[in-house]
Amino acid sequence: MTTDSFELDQFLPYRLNRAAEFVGLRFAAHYKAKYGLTRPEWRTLAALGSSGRMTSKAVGIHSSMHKTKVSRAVFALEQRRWLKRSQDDGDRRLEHLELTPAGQQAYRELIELARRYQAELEAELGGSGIEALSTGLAAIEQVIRRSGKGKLPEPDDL
Amino acid sequence: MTTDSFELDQFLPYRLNRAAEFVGLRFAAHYKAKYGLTRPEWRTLAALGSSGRMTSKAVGIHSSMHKTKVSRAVFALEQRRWLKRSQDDGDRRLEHLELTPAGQQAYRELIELARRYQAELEAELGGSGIEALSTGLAAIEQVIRRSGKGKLPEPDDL
DNA sequence: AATTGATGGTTACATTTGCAACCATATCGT
DNA sequence: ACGATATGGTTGCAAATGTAACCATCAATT
Repeated sequence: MTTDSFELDQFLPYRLNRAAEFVGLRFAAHYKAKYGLTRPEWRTLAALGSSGRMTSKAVGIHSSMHKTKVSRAVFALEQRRWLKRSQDDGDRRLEHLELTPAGQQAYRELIELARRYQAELEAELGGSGIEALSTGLAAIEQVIRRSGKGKLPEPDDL
Repeated sequence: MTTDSFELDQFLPYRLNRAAEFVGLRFAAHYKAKYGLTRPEWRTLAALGSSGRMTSKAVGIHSSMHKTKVSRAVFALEQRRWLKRSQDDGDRRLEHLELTPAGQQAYRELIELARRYQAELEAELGGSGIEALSTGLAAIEQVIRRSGKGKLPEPDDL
């Protein structure tokens, strides 16, 4: 029969969103200021940089982005000459993406930024905070995996 | 000199964002389907429902939303006759917001939904997962508080 | 009381997003 | 071999968001 009390700032979805926004925007400010990158672009770069040549779909899976976001990010990075596409010989529907040397260079700089930011964060949160956070996130990640990939509000695919 | 390795899925901002999106969208699906509410509207409702009469600015602070989001959410809720505004006698710039009986009713139903969802989440994550997550989030919340309110990418106010 | 500056709130405009429809190619069932 | 269905990817359009400018009122200074 549920009393009347409810506090937004004890509600997990709210807390998570708030924390993610804070941490995410603060990081985004760095690379946005320095390279004019959007978040989908940064993620695409990170995916390609760390795992090498792959298709758009694979980028989406690797970085949890919808295909349209990936599509537009790929286009932007291509304009910038940071990645190039190449057709698959066997299956002409798909194209493989790969960073150009300039893209790889940018990637290296970006992950350096990312590492520094993560270190800064770890300093701010303290060892126990980081550890707790990571454990908690791991629990959610497991739920995501269980619930069939992370696909939920997407009527299409991932 | 920093080796070359970098994995997106070990990067905290990414992990947080992913988790927040998953948890948040799954909850949003509930109230969106049932009431056609947007997230800013739900937050506004929650703020007013739990803390009673307050101004738009207070809603923004209470629920971490920019003034424009609040403004539009308030407008939408007003259309729906879930809240009413009233002018302050002393200071004619500000208006006080209050839920109508219909709004309060909706609020009660919504927080019931929220409670059920949080319970579901706790079941999925397990006691230790929840505890870790909460501790980790608390650490971030403290950093947010320290960094002057949470204001960071906002050139305006909150 | 007139000027200056802050504050609560709204609005116009550009950018970003999500969704659905779409195109081209590939695969499956018959 | 042929139609149905699926898949990788792009695009058009509507809705959501961020930013800055704005309006009205209030407060402080002179």
